[in-house]
Amino acid sequence: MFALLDCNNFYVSCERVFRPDLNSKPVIVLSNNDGCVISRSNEAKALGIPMGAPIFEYRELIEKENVEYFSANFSLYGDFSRRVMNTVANFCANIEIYSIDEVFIDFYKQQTNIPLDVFCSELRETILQWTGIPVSIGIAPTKALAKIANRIAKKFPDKTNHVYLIDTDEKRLKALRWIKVEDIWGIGRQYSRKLYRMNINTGYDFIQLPDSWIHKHMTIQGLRLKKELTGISCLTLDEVVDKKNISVGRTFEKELKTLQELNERISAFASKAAEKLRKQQSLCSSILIYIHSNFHKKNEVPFYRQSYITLPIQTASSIEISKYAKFALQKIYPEGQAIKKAGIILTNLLPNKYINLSLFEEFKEKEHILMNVIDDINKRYGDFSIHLASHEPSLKWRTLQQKLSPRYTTRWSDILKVK
DNA sequence: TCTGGGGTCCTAGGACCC
DNA sequence: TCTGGGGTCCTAGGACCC
Repeated sequence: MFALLDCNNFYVSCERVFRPDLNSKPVIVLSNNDGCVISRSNEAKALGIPMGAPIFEYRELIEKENVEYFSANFSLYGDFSRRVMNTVANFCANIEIYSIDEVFIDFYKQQTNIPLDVFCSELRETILQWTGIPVSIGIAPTKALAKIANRIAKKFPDKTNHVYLIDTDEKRLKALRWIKVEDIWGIGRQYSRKLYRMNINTGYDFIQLPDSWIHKHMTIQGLRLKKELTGISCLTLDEVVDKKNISVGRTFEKELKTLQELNERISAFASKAAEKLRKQQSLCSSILIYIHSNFHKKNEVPFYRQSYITLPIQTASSIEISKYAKFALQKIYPEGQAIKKAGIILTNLLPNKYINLSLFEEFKEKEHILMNVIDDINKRYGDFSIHLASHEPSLKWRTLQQKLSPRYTTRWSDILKVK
């Protein structure tokens, strides 16, 4: 059996750990630049605030209903995520961390001496006690069914107590008749629209479709999904997988109109991306830089360009990557063009043990050591404590975060004081 | 005025090679 | 009329996820 454990309203729950007074109040967390809603408490959902909603459209409602809001505090959430995952790992041998707030557990390889749903209920209590984060757990023969079981656990907390087990065909079919196609893992907006048009409304309807139709219209992935829903497992647990791409990009707080300003940002993105790359002990062989205008402006022609560069030698050096990133940028940026978002994507990654020495360049051992030192310092003293001179991170372009909660768990000065 | 960020997989089509 | 065949690699684009 597989289980999917998922933190309830994760970012909001993290904020609530330190603000228990907010426990039954509507709370939301906002994206970078306080742009849109990325996490909602149940009370906020009940008020009709959708996921991803631009904040300015709901300002009135927020004030009227006294909705509490926070700027995203990702270092806090990352820290809580680690704590939750570590707790799970304490009791379960085979886990796949699927996202910041979700983890799959493989119970095919692990025998428990009590029934699985009891085991998972106890796990839930322990996580709540150790971290303060409430979770829901779905258990089923396949990953896709565990996703559905999880949804049921979350949807009917009174009946399920946040844990639901699908262990018979009867329960499986009942769940499939209940779930709408758009809520199935792997069926998004485009596919569900197509399915509804054919009067395919539930998971049960979906598995009645012929394989050939599914393959033709939804690729091999759709076919795998059908198998998973019939109870045949074809998605396995991926315990640790290196990222295949690493990207860093941001929407800016205002439009930028000079190469100089863009250079600073791109250079900082490149350093940050290179740092992520070194963390997973990889090298990259090519980079892609993209820039675009504000797509929400209706009266302007959208501007979008990208530049792809194959590096002469695989590297994880901030200095090298930053250098080529700026070169790529200067090739595509027309001075004066207003840019609202830009970013870098590192691609064609490979583990650094396979370093490929070019005939013309020697491996820069000194630079390698320098990068390690930079990573250590930044880890200890915070991002960009030390950085390349080309991206002076002055206050003027720190993102807007008007309501940032303290970094309770990752910064000494922000630790709660007990009086 | 104000609209997030970081990923994955699959397919089709073109370039290139023997 | 008739124009080789098969493989790989790369890229763009479209779908999806959290």
